[in-house]
Amino acid sequence: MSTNDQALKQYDSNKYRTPDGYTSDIAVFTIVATEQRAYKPPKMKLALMLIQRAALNAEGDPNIEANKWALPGGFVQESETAFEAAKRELHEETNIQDIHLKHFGVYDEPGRDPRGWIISNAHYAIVSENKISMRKANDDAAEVKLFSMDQLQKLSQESKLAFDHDEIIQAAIQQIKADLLQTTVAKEFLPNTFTFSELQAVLLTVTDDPAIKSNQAFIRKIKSLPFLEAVPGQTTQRTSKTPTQLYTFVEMDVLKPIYTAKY
Amino acid sequence: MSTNDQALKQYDSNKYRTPDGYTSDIAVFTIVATEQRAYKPPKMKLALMLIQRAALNAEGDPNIEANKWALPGGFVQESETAFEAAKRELHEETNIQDIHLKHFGVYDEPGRDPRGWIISNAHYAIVSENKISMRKANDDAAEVKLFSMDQLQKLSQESKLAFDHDEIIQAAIQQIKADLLQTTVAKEFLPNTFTFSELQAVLLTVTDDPAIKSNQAFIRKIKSLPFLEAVPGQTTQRTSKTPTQLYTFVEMDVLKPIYTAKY
DNA sequence: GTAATAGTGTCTTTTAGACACTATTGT
DNA sequence: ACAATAGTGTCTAAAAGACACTATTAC
Repeated sequence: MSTNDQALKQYDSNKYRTPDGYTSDIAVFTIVATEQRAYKPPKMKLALMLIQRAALNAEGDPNIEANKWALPGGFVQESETAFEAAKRELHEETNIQDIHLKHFGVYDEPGRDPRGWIISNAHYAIVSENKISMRKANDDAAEVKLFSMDQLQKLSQESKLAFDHDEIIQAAIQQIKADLLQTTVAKEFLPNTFTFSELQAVLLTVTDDPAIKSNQAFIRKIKSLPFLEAVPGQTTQRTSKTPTQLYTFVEMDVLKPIYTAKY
Repeated sequence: MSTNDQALKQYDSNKYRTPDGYTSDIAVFTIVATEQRAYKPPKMKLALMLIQRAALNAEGDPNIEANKWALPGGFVQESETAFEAAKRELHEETNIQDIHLKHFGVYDEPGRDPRGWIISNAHYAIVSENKISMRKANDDAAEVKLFSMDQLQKLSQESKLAFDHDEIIQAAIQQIKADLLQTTVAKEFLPNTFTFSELQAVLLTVTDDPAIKSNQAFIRKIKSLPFLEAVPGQTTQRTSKTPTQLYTFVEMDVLKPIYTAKY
């Protein structure tokens, strides 16, 4: 028996108080086209999917935080990571699969969940709108609904958000806003190839930077960005009557120091 | 009795398999001055503090992962968050207090810890060199030592890092490098007021960007950055014989979109 | 005076911002 | 032809990059 094995024998997890639960929650973001007409550049809005907690749980007993709106999520199993659990639960609860998922925080404030010492791993997901419409609600989830940022503020003010999900949602919004502007995740909201105005519409959901708002400025800037590439000869007419150049994201690490950028 | 209270009564945490442990680990970074002479601008190097696991534990039994190098850390108590635990443990294990701490990841891969289902919250801390020299080792920590990035690579290759700390350390390095360049955390490595060459030395530990490397470029750029401010009339001679302007960080959110920065 | 570091003058090149303009095409 | 979107020409201002230069001070 190795010394490491001997050491292992000595270890007893009962010596320590352990958590009562280990969960994953997912802030599912989508961008809904608020205006989608032929030959028109899209106008978009960021939205978050929430689930309304049922009045009764699967056993027919009163549910915790009944009727409030919550992030989809659930308990992590011993055989998986919180990240994997998030994927699985999203699939189980809303039938959504193959989406971009990112862990962005841990919520473990004592007392955050009335059921005990329950730790939540917060993730955000990016899902295209059509996938969400294919969703299904399960026993525990009375209803699935998309909320705009404005609507979320109202839910928050009226205390209609379950547990500490208000706080988690605020952090998720901050995180996705920063990521949309500082990384290339915008691609997760877009088809493989896209026009400048489609990318622009995505970015405008989280910023009002004049350099992004201005068509001429943005159309020129896009050509000098190393992580974007025009697809030669590829055009589309889905945003305008004039055939429009399609672009695609180039896989690369992007990190721009604040000390060298222009302000 | 409210319906919520009734629901609570139904909940039984024993229905679910729960983790065997909930821990916090801390990657303690410091910047060591590799050249510190009078009237000279400093030269700096990033270093990480690790603890060598003792051969025997407090009870005199063989220790798990004995003699390997590990991040300081330990079990989170029910009455605290992982973040608070990280602060407490850093203090207990190394006597370090009042430092910048940031949560950057969760490690919960099944089997990552031979003792069972143990979840680790990874944090990084920024500590000035003099605080680390005031450290003390406790029973469980045979030795505390600073490692340069090169030395860490060697430790990794020779499998001298405990548990999955190799992976955590790599992520911590990536994280702090990005944060040093994209946020104003560099201030945590510096005194309240500092010269351009001191800030420059900190940044050069993680980048070789010519705009930062060049004295003239950097000294000019620094004046136009909204999050840096010259302290009027304040100078020092600690980096040169000529009295040098002192700067300070201005508290503000900094977020530069990659779509508007110059490349 | 010398050596070393901080900082400026100035020129050139590149980029950004603004405005007017042209190009394309379904209706 | 018109309306609407994509995209260019061009001018100006600002910023970046490069190089030579000046300023300060301990020794």
